[in-house]
Amino acid sequence: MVMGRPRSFDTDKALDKAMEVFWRHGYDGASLAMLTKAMGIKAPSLYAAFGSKEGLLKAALDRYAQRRSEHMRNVLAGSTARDVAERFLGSIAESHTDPANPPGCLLVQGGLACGAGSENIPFELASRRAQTETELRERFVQAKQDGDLLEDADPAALARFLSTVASGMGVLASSGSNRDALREVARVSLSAFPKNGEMGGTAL
Amino acid sequence: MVMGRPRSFDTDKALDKAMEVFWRHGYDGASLAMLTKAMGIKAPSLYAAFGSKEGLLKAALDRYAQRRSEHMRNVLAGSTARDVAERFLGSIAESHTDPANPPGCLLVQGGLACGAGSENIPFELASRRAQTETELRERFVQAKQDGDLLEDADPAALARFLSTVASGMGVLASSGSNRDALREVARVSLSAFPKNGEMGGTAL
DNA sequence: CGACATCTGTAGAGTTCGCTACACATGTCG
DNA sequence: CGACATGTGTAGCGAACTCTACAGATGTCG
Repeated sequence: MVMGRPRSFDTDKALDKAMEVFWRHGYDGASLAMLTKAMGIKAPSLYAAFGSKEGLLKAALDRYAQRRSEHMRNVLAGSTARDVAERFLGSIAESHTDPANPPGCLLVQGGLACGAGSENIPFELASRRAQTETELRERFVQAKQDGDLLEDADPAALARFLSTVASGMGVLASSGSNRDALREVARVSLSAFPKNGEMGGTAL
Repeated sequence: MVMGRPRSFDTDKALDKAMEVFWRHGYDGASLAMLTKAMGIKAPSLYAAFGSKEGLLKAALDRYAQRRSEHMRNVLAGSTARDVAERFLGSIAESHTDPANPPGCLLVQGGLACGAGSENIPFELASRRAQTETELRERFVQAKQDGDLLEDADPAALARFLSTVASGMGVLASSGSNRDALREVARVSLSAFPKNGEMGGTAL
């Protein structure tokens, strides 16, 4: 089989650049001119590789998920439910204020509301956010079986709470809040979380 | 002084329609075609009344703030800090899932990240969100003086926490979560809040 | 009523949007 | 090397974008 001319750019590096543009400007705010300039390629190459602007976003989201999955592996490896919660909010505070990336979370500011013709973008982002919530919930179900989460705790509610706080921290970070502010929110949030082996928190 | 031809539309009603479009589609996603259609006026009337698309958004934000200020008055009238927190998150759960409006919060999905030429929109929204946080903080400072908030509680941290949760609930609602889901988040969040007269929560 | 001030609708200017046809460059094959 | 398959850049398509010039409509004044 004949191969043809090989691609002259690195797909993953180009995706990283595209991700940053979507991250900083949102889906609607990211124009193809911005994207092609940042990626260092011309429009036809972009369309050959990713199909469309929406296809490019999805590819960038896949890469984003891939990055975050490493963080989540470490988060979920926490020894107790509370430890998981601490790791989770801590990692959010760090990652959402990492100077290597635009502030905030691509899955939040990438596009909560979009214009005509992009109606499914918000759903796409929402389903990716839901993924994290699911991982937390399943970990908490496990924690309950392990006995490090109180009998009457609600894994689904706790996971949703943490996921919601993470989204809120994304909003905060996107408007310039610094890392300490996010850490403070994380700290307060954790006091809503049942402490292991004591009744001080709430069991819901 | 000669008055000239009077305006043929109601400014406030037109703003309500514009608000809904910005709410549902975000600043970048809301086109003038959408806006003029929803408002029932033509572009020149819009520009004569509001100056520009950005001016229209700011006017809509003013109107939004005006609406919410009534809710906030009731929230801040809570008898204790915890009562205020309960009222606040409760009102967020209601308003963000009010079928009379698009789901979520205009100040969140209106534009966390915008395109070239709209860079100041996110700041505009952020400063409006900060307003709510300030009101909560001042109320909690008062609560501390009144003695219904523990001595070592941190009004700023609590206000920021609540504001962050509210933003997160906006993200949740914008992607279709129902009222019960938001109420659940509110309930869990409140367990991070110091209970009046007991040590069960955390005082930070 | 006539002069004037302001609003309204038509129509479009000027730009940018996402996207693509096409000629050419650059690789792998026999 | 020549045939072929695929990527690249130029150049531009049609549509949508924000915004406005202008003529006519509609009100308040003397």
